[in-house]
Amino acid sequence: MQTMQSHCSLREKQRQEREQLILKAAEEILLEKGYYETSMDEIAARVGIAKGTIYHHFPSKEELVAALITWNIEAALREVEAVVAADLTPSEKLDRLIEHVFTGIYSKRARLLSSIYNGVDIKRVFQEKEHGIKEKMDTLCRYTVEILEEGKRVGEFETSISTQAMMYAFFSLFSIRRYDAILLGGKEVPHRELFRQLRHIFLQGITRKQEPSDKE
Amino acid sequence: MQTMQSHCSLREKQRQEREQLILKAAEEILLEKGYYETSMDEIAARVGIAKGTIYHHFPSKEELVAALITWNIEAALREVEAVVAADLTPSEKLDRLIEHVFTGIYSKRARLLSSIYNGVDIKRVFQEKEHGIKEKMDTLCRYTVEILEEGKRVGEFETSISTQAMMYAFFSLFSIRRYDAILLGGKEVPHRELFRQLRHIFLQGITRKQEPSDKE
Amino acid sequence: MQTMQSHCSLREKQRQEREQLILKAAEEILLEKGYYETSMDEIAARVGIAKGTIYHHFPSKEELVAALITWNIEAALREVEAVVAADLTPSEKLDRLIEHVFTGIYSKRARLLSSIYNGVDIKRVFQEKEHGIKEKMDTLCRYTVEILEEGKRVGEFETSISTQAMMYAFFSLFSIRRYDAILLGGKEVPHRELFRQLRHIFLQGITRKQEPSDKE
Amino acid sequence: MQTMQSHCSLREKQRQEREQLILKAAEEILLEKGYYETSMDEIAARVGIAKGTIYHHFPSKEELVAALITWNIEAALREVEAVVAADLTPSEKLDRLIEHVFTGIYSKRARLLSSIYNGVDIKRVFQEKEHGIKEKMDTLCRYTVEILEEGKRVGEFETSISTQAMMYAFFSLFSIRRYDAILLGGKEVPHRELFRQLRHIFLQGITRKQEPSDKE
DNA sequence: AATGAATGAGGGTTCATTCAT
DNA sequence: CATGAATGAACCCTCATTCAT
Repeated sequence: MQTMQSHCSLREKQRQEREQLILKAAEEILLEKGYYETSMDEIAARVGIAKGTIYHHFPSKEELVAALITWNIEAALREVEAVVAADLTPSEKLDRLIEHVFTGIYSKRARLLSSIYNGVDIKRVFQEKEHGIKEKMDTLCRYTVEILEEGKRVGEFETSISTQAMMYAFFSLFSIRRYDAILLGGKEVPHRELFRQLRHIFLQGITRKQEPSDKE
Repeated sequence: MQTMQSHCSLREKQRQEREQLILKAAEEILLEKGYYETSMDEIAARVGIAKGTIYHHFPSKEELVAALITWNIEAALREVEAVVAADLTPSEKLDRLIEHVFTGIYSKRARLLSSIYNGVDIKRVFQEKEHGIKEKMDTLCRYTVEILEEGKRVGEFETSISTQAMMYAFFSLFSIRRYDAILLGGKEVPHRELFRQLRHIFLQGITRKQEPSDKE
Repeated sequence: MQTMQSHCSLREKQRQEREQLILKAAEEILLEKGYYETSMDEIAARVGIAKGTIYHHFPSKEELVAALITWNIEAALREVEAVVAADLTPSEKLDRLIEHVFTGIYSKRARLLSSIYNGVDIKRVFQEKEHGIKEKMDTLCRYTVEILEEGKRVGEFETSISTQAMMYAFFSLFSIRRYDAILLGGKEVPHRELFRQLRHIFLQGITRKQEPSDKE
Repeated sequence: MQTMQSHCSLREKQRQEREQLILKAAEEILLEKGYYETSMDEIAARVGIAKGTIYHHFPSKEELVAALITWNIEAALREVEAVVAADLTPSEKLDRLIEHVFTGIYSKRARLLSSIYNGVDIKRVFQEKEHGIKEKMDTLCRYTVEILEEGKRVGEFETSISTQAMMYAFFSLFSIRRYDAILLGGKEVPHRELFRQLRHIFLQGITRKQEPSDKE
């Protein structure tokens, strides 16, 4: 019985490993080339498997990408949840969120999402109920909203700025990489420092000015 | 001779008109569907001409899009130059720039650029010397840099924030529309008000804090 | 204007010729190999055109075959109508129908239909309203029913046999060729004579026996 | 030794049982969907075994189907032999044959054959010596020929109709089901009654008319 | 022997590009 | 020049067959 068990789980383990390899390769190529320039052939080639094999794991190119996105969003969600639950001020929470978004694996996620989000077919996948991508995205947004509104309550953020505008500004930070090539002409930049400053701009931008409010 | 001349320029005028029509149609569809979902057939159909005719004006789909981008950047460049040359404070200049970018025809341009910028082929076109897209983009950036550095000189903007970071934050505002569907769940927003607040966030984000006001 | 006209009709004529060539090639191969063994590549190759060209005339393989069937049914319908309208006894009408069905181009039609009718996808096409295949088939059946019932009225055919059974027996004659290879072991048979005898069997099979009609 | 023997025959028995299950499943699906719409995956799934296992029993899809056909023909042959050997008049024999063909399991066989007979690959299998399908089919035909010719000898059937034509008419009865959907527009029909009438048409069609009985 | 993941040839379809009219 | 039919490379996907476990 146990042998059977271990036999089965070996198979299952290999299967999942292979699936991860496919997702990884797909992610790489999608980041390099975008959805339409990525062919199933190339993904298969990069993994070193036959094209048909991909279809044992994902029923279509769209579903493969949907799985990739789902996987990334879920990971993001977990991390965001951790931040939200932590004992920190709203500013610190945002700070930490931005830090993760810009530095760690996050920026890749942001680019992935935004690089994929163009395709019309893919938008359809987004909206389709079954993947729950939209729902997860909504949850992710809700967490951010919570932080921002908490910040307004405790007087950290400007109440005269709508939460929506803050959200926009916040998420816009994620799409930046897109312009790198143009803005920087190719030369690499110390992201760490760049992100620090962007965070500063954003946080100061939404922070409540403590001026001598008595005057006002 | 003159007849010939006028004949030719009539021809030439018609030709250019047609070219404009093609560019206009291409722009519309590209904004709706993105690069890959836009087919030459559809562009031709929308203009009301034969597919082959497009190839009399543009040697390839890539070149057509490159022309479209060039045209948009040039227009942007002209407007930016006007702003730069105007007698305004750096803050006011940025303000006006943002206003144009978010409200007027600019936002369309931003979306166009960002919607197209995904494709690898297109990136290649960007880099190719002959279109001068990169050069114009550089010029456009330089103008912005000028404003920002002028702002630092005159004490309006934070000197501790690198101009590069400011640039990033500035251009990030252009990519926002992308997330509309997800962030807003479809409901329309008064863009005018939204943009006003975003501008506020950005400008306050980079504005020099008057703290050591005793000195000043 | 006339030049334009002739120009257009030339194009149109060529287009229709090409379409006929495609239909003809498709018909040949379908008869040889059946629906599934017939590839668009092969059809194109037989016509001597590129595969893509077929798709300028027919939006899909299914539609191509549907067009082929429609075309054949319509032709059959026209001929059947002529027979029905002729001044003949019901027996003679059936006779002529069978003669056409078995000898002329008809048998090819019968085989085509029956060779195609297997595919599940194709059945779907049959049922779809837009081609009107089912409707035409129904009309064709109705004509036959008319003849059979007229025959019963005038005392030529057995009233104790349901029209439906007669219809079955009638149409079954069309599917025969299918067994040729097996029944005949490959050797060719004088179809003319064979059909004459089959007609005899069928007609005698449904003919009213004149037996002691006085009693009845 | 005997243990070994019995061990082996147990194995062998299980093997044959499994083979029967595969054939049964294949038959079902083939009848539902036809040769090309039937996948090895689906057959395996219906049996509840792995796809590879099928290949331990049959070297290919073609061979599986060939085995199925062989099995059906052999069964038919046995039943036909019984009828031929029975003490009945030729008419009665035909009658019984038709009855079996239309009602019992036979009609399924007829449909199976005709549904499969389309594919080119399968035709090839038919012709290949090794399965002996053609030979058995020939034998089956020969039995029918015997009955028909016996009927002619004893004056039951028309001598002026070639045996071959009778054969055609006889076998054509088997392919009818094909047109059901079209001929009946979906409504179910009491097959028993339908078959009775078809048998009547056929038998009366080939029966010798007793008219000039005075001469004889 | 049984399994089922892997294979890869082959099919239908699309679409940027070409070219005869 | 304008036209739009023709082209054919490339794509996504299927499925009979193989083979390591």
